[in-house]
Amino acid sequence: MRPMQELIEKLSALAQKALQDRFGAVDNLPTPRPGAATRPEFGDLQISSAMQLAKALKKPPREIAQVLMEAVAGHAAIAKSELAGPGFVNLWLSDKWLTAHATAAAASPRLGLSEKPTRGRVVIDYSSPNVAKPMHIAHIRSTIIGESLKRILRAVGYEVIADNHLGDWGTQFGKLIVAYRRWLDADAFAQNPVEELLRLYIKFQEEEKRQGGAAKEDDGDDADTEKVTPLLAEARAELVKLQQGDRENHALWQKFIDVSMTEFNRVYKRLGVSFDVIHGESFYNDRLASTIDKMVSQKIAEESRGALVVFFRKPDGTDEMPPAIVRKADGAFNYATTDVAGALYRSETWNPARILIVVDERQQLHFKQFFTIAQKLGVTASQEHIAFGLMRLPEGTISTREGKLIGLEALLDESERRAYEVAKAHSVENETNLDEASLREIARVVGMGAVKYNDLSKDRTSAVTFTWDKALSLTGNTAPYLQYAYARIQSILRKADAEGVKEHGPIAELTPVERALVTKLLWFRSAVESVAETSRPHLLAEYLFELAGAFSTFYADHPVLKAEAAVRASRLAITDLVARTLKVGLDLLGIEVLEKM
RNA sequence: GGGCUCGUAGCUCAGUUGGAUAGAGUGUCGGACUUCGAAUCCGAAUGCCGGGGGUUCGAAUCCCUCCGAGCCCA
Repeated sequence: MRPMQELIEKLSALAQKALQDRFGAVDNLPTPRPGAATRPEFGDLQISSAMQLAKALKKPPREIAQVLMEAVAGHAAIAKSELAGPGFVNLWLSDKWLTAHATAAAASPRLGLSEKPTRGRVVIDYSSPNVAKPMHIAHIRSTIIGESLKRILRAVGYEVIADNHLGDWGTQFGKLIVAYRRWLDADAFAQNPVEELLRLYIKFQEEEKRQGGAAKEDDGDDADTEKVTPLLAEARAELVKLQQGDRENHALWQKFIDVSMTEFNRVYKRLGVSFDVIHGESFYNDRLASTIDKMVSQKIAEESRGALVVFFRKPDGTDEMPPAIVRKADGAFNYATTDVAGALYRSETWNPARILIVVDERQQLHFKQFFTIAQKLGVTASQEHIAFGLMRLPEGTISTREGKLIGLEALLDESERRAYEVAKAHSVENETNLDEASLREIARVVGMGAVKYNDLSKDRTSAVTFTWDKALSLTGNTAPYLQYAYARIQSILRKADAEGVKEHGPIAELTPVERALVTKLLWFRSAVESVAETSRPHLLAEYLFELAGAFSTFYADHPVLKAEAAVRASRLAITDLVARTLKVGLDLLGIEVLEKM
């Protein structure tokens, strides 16, 4: 049920064999592989390998192209072939092949996606918000991209373990404990605990600044701060107590986690995001010492100026990248150590083929370092940092410390609000007169879809500047466009049902517009596979947008129900398949569809 | 100072890993609802692909260099 891929493999093998027969010894040359044609006038598939092979084979490219063309032209799927330009082979698929496979696809409930895992395990680490801070708009990227990758990898046959690597340990807890004891507003905490914790955190930073300190954002190295204020000293003392298992501090820390998880879970539920395990940083605390021991005994880490450091040296003695500190001079573990411990744990526990970590691009160096360390310690999984660009506000970088952020829930609320306004306007305009509950459901699905699709449709590693209008757009290349196509098809299918029209298929007698649509449908499985290989969900988003576009063109001038019986049956099968492809495809992006909108 | 990522239409972004004449959305301007849902469709205009050099049959894509942006590491 992967028609395009299977055909391409087949043609590729035929072409390779012809090369071997004609020119001999082509084993170490690239296999001539048909790809999607770059323009409609160049057919459906094209092979552009002849030019590349010309030099190695010492033959004119057109002569090679001729051989390739003759090799594949005889295949039943190929209706027409042509040799063009300097040595391109353009191929047209036969309508018979297209319709046969489309008809088969229409009868496949899962559209060729896997029922059960056959390709090994993958761990995906994503979302990973910090405890005691509200999730803000920047967290949505990791959460949404990770969730989509989870679904897509499962769909192509991996067993996926989704792991939320919560930021639940670190120096910020010393500060929070101090701030909590000094300045807690109990009513505010009861009302909205995480917001109150954020206020306390900001308050601490301000107070410290007032005392002349220069605290960093968080997560880390206060040891580098030049001036240690009394307040900071107090926070460090509380942190040490927490680390040593002090009962009261531990209880407070646990409380911070509990209230944070309540909020995170509320957001996850709204976004339709779920995890298999939630192993925060603290989960690895009791494995840090043994991880360090391994690094020392295997001579990976060495002492340097009191700290324990891993160097990354090339054979010629120069540094491949800066050294990583795994244990600081004061004995504290660096978070590289936590991550290495995590990699070891994941390896031992699940023996995954791949470990994907969805975190913004700032930590690229860090990941390169700890991947290398983990590999030296025996982690064989392919470790991949799925990096994405930082999200910024028009007025500058998002800053938790300065309270310069837009809460994720506020974003979701606003998206639903806007979707509601539009849905209501259309309900009046189209006289569908949907009731309040339906409008709210539409607003929810459209609102969440718009927000998610906004992130999933881009593959930029560069910074994203957040603006409300861009993030919450409802027209053009957006989720609502795809959802709308789906809803229109459902409307047709409902009507067909009401009129007692039952015949779906076979798909036959294609107009040019139908042919383009059907061809697009057959690329679905291939689009999903490309995301699994590259971890770039926008490839699927783009595919679905093109599919919906091809359908919208079809819809504009191809009557379905009013067509004569055979055409109607064919078109019903096509539209139904489009709808199911959109539904399954959107589900892989974590986006829902609606019967009416 | 060293390293990473990135400069494509007014704006937001694709560009199938080196292929043929540069592609969408948005915005602008025109057209299409007595016909399965107009959150739609059809058409028009818009580019020194940051600048320069190189590699080759062929470069937005690979290499060098400069300019500019964002981010890491001291």
